[in-house]
Amino acid sequence: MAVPKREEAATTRGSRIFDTLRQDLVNGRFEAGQKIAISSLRERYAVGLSPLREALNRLAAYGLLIQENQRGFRVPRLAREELDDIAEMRRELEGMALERAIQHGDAEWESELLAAAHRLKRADMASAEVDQWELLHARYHRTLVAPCGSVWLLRFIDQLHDQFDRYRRMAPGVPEIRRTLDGQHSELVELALNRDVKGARALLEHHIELSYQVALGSCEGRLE
Amino acid sequence: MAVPKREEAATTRGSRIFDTLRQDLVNGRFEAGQKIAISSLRERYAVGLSPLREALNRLAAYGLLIQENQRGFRVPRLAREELDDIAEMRRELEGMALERAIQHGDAEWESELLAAAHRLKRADMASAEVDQWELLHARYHRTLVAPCGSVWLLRFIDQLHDQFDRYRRMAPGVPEIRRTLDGQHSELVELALNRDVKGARALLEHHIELSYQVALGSCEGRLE
DNA sequence: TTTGTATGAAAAATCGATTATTTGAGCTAG
DNA sequence: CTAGCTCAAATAATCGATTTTTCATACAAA
Repeated sequence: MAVPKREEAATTRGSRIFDTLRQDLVNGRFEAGQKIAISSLRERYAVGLSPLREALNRLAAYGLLIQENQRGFRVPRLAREELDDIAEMRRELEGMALERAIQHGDAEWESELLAAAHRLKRADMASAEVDQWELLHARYHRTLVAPCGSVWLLRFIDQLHDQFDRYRRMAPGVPEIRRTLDGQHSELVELALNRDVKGARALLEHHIELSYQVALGSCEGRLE
Repeated sequence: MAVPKREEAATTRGSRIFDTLRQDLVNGRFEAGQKIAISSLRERYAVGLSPLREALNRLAAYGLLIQENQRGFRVPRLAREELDDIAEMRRELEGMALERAIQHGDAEWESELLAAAHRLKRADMASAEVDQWELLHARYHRTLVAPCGSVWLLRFIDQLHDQFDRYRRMAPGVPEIRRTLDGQHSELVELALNRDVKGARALLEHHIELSYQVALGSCEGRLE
């Protein structure tokens, strides 16, 4: 598998450092546009040069880093234009995937979806549990579209989620919008279980649009 | 840039070997399902271990290799189910991209598209020039959708093309279908220049469907 | 026979050191 | 001044060697 399943523990240093770096990049723990100083990462993560470089190469192919020959790696800049692109693609691809998921999803899917939504609702976004909430949130969205029947579509959606979250996670929380978004998670489950293909798709696209508004507002000033 | 532009010469060994391997993998010069013997590649391409491993890591993240922790790399198997998936995604994504390209493409695009189509028509598929034809074919299709306005969409389309070609290029040529497909290249240009959005999209989807038939027939017996 | 376990060769992953390239400070000529 | 040059320090890329893990085989016990 190109990108290791996030569930299974990565057993090589290269894979471990890949996962760690992916999370740190998505969480905005590196400044956008910043040059990656390989030797300082080496210290920071206490890892050798070879596995580190292999991980950086993977991240570049995945789109979370920019690789320039003889000039090492850089963190991609945040640009409003690109956020527009990412959000638009999410609407298209996740909308497509959700339609298919609703058509193909079986009873087992219904159960898992209910469970994922419930776990998400119970999780507290406050305090130091943000990472946990983010994990459950990502799982919920993946579960929603999982039975769409296309491995490649799911792969692209995952990739876009990581890109989108680079923007969203540095957004200041807007409690009112947050409540709306949380409500939509439950409504989506309901529509999906009722096999309301069009309604669910419309709501999901609206949900992404609203998240996009949050992501946009947050990054203002930082964008080029 | 995650995946180096194919136009610009790769200047590091890692990037050169990445490009070479990508082409060789797409051209089916490795048996599907085969395990990659790293040290034999080292000899075959006369390259050191570090740049080679970095290239393999990139190819795995790109989807042309499967990476298994502690077990090295394998060439992905060919499976009818996956070809179906890839072709279906190509239809959806390239169809979407073409609509947008026709809406946004300017006069310069029209010229480049005409040029790309002409070069392709003049190229001979016979003899040892197949590689050249494949290059022009890929360029034609990229030009067709280039002004769609979405970097991510283009990226996914490129990736799907490489995947699709793994199947198509080991197909035995079917001269009659080949002529039809070649004709469609010209027709597509005409429809695009006439800004016939729906017509062009329909033809492109038909074109992909026909290529899919070729790819399917060819791989029979080899598929699992 | 079957199942489990030891073992050594093969291969993957990693490390430490070397080589090649870029970058920027200081200098020079126009 | 400023554009261009030189050279040394910084950093990226690569190499050769070492460590770790897997895999196939042989052997032992049930």
